[in-house]
Amino acid sequence: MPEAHYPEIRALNLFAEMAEANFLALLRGAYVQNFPPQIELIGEGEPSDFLHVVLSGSIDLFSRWNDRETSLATVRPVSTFILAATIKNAPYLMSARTLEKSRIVLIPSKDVRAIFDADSNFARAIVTELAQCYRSVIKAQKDLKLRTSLERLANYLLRQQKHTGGGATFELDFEKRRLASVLSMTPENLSRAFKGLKPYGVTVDGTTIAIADRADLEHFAKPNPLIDDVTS
Amino acid sequence: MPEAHYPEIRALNLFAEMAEANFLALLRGAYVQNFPPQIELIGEGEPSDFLHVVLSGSIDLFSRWNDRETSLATVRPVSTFILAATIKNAPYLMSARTLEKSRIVLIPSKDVRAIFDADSNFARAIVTELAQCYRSVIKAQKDLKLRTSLERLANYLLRQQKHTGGGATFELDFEKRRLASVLSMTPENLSRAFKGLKPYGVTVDGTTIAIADRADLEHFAKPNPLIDDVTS
DNA sequence: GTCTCCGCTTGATCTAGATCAAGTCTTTTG
DNA sequence: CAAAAGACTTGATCTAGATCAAGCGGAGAC
Repeated sequence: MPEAHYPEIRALNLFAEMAEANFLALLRGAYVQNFPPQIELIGEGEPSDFLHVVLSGSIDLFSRWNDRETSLATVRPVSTFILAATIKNAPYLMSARTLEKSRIVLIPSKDVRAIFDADSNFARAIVTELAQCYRSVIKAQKDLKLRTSLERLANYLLRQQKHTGGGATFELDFEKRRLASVLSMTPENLSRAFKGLKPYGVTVDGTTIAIADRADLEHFAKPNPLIDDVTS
Repeated sequence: MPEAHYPEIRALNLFAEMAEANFLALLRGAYVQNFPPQIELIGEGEPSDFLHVVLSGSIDLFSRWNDRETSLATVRPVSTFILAATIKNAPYLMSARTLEKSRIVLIPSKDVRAIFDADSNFARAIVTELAQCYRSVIKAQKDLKLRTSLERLANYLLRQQKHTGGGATFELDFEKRRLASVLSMTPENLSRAFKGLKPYGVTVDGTTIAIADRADLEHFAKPNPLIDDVTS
């Protein structure tokens, strides 16, 4: 793979502290690939041959069962996905598809496991990353089990506002139909849910959201750091 | 703590491969405590001062938000809980309470982190354990987002039957009200759901379940290893 | 430009599941 | 033993959200 990508991969927490020699060894077996939109990169149940790193574009992690389908997460640059399957050498639990044109680094899983054994800084970083992933899913689980769909949307909007810098107006970073799936609701209901937040000062114009008074919306949404804080 | 407990703790995957000296150092700062039923051991949001190991009894991990409450998991002997919070030195995301009289080992989190740094076998075991935990929650998430409550109950029964040895008749290991919460439904609905499974050969007598024809129930439940396999 | 497709909205209905309200049965307690 | 509490069940009702069925409107194709 082109060395031009090395710095941005190296900058990831996962790779930042490992020995240079090990980093180079890891990337020696890796390669970069460009994918068009809507390509299924990974199917759940397949063996986990590669650790993936998204350099550009975005990836939808989803799952199917009995003709139903749900989005579980979205991966944006620059970050890795399916680390747990790689480490455990177990089948993928989720499928992955590109949402747009995306550039992906594929690192052979066996190399990751080998260097994990050899580099304790890398091992430590993996532990931190996995713990982080685990906690994120627990938060998602709480969001889903404790809140109604209207509350989930309200809190999503508050998180997204914060994430985009806190301005009164901001953009959704999802297609609405996928946001619906992420929030575990139908597109129709999402549409109605936006209307349901109007009394709390939320207005929608395409993918642009305006929040008139954050405090007002918070009063309804009751955001909680143990569910809504992305870090920690 | 009494050395009598050492072997059963040592037998856990998490501690099996670490150096003896480190194992002893870890337990030197640990202590065992007995708790009566219904004691809240941990409140979400508190700092994670101890890694917990359940020696006997059982523990409910749950969460509260806005006057609602949900069970997220049950911990049974012998295993650990809240490893991720310990490792990240971050607040607990879940509360924990004893369901019955329970004996718990408390290992100071700072010791766990120190020995994690010093013992690469221990580090590796932690990674495996965290990856396992992560994958379990993903499975739970899929169960919740892709299935109806009746399907969740049917698959739970199939898992439980397998877990107890596969006999046509077996015991629930939950109080029904808590099973309801774990399956994200109300006790009333659980009661009705059991009736709803009668056409598939499920009969209930107290906490004793009988499955007349496993194939018949499977035909309805459509169990999937990527959701229902406890290991892998 | 017009046409077509597709994502989104809106309204009308339907359904799974929640809630409310008794009642039964078992277990605990005095 | 009787009383009381608590778990579970059952029925009646209510509600959030899903589904079905049109429309609307913007973006790309020709």
